[in-house]
Amino acid sequence: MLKAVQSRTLKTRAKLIAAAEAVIEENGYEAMRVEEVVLRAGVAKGTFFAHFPDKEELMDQLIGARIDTCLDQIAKAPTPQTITDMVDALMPLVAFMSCERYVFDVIFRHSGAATIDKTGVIAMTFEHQAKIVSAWLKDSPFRRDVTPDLLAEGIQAFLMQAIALNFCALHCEFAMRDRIVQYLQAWLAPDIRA
Amino acid sequence: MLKAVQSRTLKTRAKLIAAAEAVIEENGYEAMRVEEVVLRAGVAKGTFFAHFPDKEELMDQLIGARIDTCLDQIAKAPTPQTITDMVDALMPLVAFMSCERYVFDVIFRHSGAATIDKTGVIAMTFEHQAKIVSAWLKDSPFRRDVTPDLLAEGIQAFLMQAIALNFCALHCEFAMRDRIVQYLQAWLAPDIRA
DNA sequence: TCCATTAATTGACCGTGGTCACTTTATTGA
DNA sequence: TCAATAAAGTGACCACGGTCAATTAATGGA
Repeated sequence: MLKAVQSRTLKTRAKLIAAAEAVIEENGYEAMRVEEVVLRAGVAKGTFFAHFPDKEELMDQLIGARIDTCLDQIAKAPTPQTITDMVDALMPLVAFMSCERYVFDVIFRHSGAATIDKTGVIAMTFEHQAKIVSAWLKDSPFRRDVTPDLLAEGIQAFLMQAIALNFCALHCEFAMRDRIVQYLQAWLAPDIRA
Repeated sequence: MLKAVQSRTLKTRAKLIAAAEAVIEENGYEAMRVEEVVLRAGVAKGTFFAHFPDKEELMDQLIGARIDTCLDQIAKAPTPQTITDMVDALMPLVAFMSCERYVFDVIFRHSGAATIDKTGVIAMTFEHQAKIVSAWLKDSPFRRDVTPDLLAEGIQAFLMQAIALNFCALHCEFAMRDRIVQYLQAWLAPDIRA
């Protein structure tokens, strides 16, 4: 008998999420304040923390949802056959992940499951992304001396690296794309004859 | 005529850094509180922020110094000739970088130069590390189809990835080392004949 | 219908990083 | 030697995430 969740609860949570989305829409993720959210939702501050263990948890859900949208789009498209196609397929995701330094930091902190039982939304999107990319690689013209899973993990590492470097000095999306292409070329299609 | 720095300034700064190191020694980086530091240093809170733009800046210096110590040790040792030797050479650095989740996050946030002119201590250690590894690779039995600089960048990406994953679920150093070896094997010595 | 029990909500309060107008101390030049 | 000027230091104050004992609302018998 663990039936207990009241409809009131759902309504309050929905109000909080809607308010947060509105605030973010106006001023971006970094500028989101818990006080502003509860004010707009018309509830007390304590209520927020009754629904989310901390501010980051809400961020995890909101940012995770956005990533999932990107991934659904990516999964829908045909399997890329070249590295540049692959990079271009991933670019919408990369663009969102690098839209704000704060967003990138949150994603980074949540990119792995904190514990076995408590996997966050963002952590799940990373597994999802790895699955998509791994599936691409299962039947691809790229290297086969290591597993698609490992290659997918490596791609994630390179994406994070490219985005991190992109936040340094200048914030130019073209340089980032070129860097990713370079990384994935070396990672997916090494040419050891040279 | 931009001669102005008083000896008092140096003394105060030294007191602050010493106090911070003492606090960290006792309770770890994450537990460091600015109030505790200024209390021990015998100065007012405002003085702290006259010397460091924010708490993270002090962390950058303290953590950066520790990383530099690791790198000096690494640079002193003979050039590793196998991948496992290379990983073992890097492990002291990896061990420090993963000693606390908080430390890793600070390192991550500061791993790149924020702007051209204002490069932090940690950011400089990353360049330093890349140089060391790149030098190893210049005369190595590993792949030569891409530049040593690119390989070094990739190694950094894989180290960060391995440490990040290691914070998930369980915090076991052996698994981390194995993962790094696997990554670097695939990165440095691809076998596309397979 | 009413009461007992559990769930949801509240808001005063706290911890901690960071600010800034003001005070104190050092330096410079006549 | 002594203002005038600049540098260093101060601490009350603020912003904001997070806590918790108390309060209010919902639920399920009898």
